[in-house]
Amino acid sequence: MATVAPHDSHASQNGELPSIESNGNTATRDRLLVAALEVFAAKGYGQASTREICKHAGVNVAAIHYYFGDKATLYREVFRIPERLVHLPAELDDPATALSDGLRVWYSHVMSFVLAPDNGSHIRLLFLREQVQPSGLLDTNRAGILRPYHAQLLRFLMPRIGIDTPDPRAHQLVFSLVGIAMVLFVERAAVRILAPGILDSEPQVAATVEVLVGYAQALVAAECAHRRDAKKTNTNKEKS
Amino acid sequence: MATVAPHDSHASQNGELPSIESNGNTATRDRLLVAALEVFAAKGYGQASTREICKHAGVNVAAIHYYFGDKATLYREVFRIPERLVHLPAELDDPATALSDGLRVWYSHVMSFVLAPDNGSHIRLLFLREQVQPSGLLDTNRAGILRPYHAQLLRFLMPRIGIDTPDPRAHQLVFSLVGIAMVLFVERAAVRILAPGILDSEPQVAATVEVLVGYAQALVAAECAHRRDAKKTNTNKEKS
DNA sequence: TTGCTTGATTCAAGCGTTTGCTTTAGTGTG
DNA sequence: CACACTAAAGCAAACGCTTGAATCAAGCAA
Repeated sequence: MATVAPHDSHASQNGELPSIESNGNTATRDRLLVAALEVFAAKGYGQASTREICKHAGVNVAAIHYYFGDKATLYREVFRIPERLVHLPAELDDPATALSDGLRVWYSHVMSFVLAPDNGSHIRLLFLREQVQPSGLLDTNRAGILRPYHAQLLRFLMPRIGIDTPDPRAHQLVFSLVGIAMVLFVERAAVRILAPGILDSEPQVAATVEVLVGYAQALVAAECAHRRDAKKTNTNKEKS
Repeated sequence: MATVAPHDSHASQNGELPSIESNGNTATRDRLLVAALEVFAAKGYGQASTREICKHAGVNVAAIHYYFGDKATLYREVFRIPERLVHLPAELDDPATALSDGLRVWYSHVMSFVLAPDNGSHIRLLFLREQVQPSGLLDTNRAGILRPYHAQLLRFLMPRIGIDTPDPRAHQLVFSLVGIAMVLFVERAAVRILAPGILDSEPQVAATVEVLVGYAQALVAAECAHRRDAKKTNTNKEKS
């Protein structure tokens, strides 16, 4: 009955990404993807209407059905955008990187998305939404853009706090390191009011990053100290 | 034309809260409020339908119009619930409270809402939603349940880090103290997967609180150290 | 060049459903 | 009767999605 449309002619058997130059009029498809990213980020899945997305993209409402099949598939496809865009800083995986340098690189990387409302910040907002209100449309293992950040930070820290397998405290340390930055995103409205002059310009963000690095070092040092004490106690116990 | 309905016969001239035993059938009104709290928390303002709220409350759809006028007013009224429920721990305002004790009280208070999906946790989720996606329906000065927490924590810390008026760094310290706890809420799905055994039972939460208290003390100490150094540098500069 | 075919893409219109809200009729109590 | 309240039906608008026709470029024979 219906013509074989692009959206299901994509060979999804192989795991590779549907190339951005797949088939069909990629200009329309891409404009739709970008528009969907922006509208989904601004309003969330449920509140974003297909009509608005199409109007924003300058295409007909039928284009969503034609290229993606339905709204849910378009949403899932939008979530695949970061697979092409997110690059984690490589310094963190270098064993020679000093603790403070690695932390500085990491926080600079994360906080760079505070300024400049480009695609990147839209993607972050989208993932944050998915945390607060899971749409149920995504594979759970893909949801959570913070997952790779967490994993990389954990890899970076483990040797530097003297362990080789993660334990609950190590995870909580990483969560705390993430948290002192994330709160500035989530509470950004409050930050703007209570502490203006923290995130409003490039040099301010740089200064904020330095504070974060200092705090992070304190957290890591506290964790190291705690582990030393625990070890000492254990050794004493074994002696007695 | 329309009967003078309860929703606009409430004396809103005086600033006092509309008593929960105002007029009309308070049972229906309250069940509507509680149901709205739960549905709004679960789905957000836009995705929550008035029909679902009424069905959940076991009342007719016309009841919303009768008691509140419309959906937006109901939403605003739901946001007034915490004014009757949120009690901040008083120990924090006692100058004699030790730093570690105050932090422990505060984190215990905050983390108590992680367990037990009662009204409290619904309220938190609701406010978190409003942070991520402001509905535009609330007065900006009321939005942000974290505001009083932030203010109280700031009051508690200022004398303990040796200042008497807040500055940007003090605010960022408070944000960081809030952040290491908030990340466990926002990223709770990730926490459950990556670090099971952190938030799943009462004793686990207690242990997590202890870790948070330790980290918080480290952050405060780092801030104090930084301020000492800065002061010393300033003094040296003045001498030269 | 010309006319024709074919497949891909876009378009306007409209389908059925759900939305927030209203209306009208009704119920029970003082 | 008067009043506070509830129930059921329905309205206009917006929703996701579908449809059939219009448009366009490419290929090809005459």
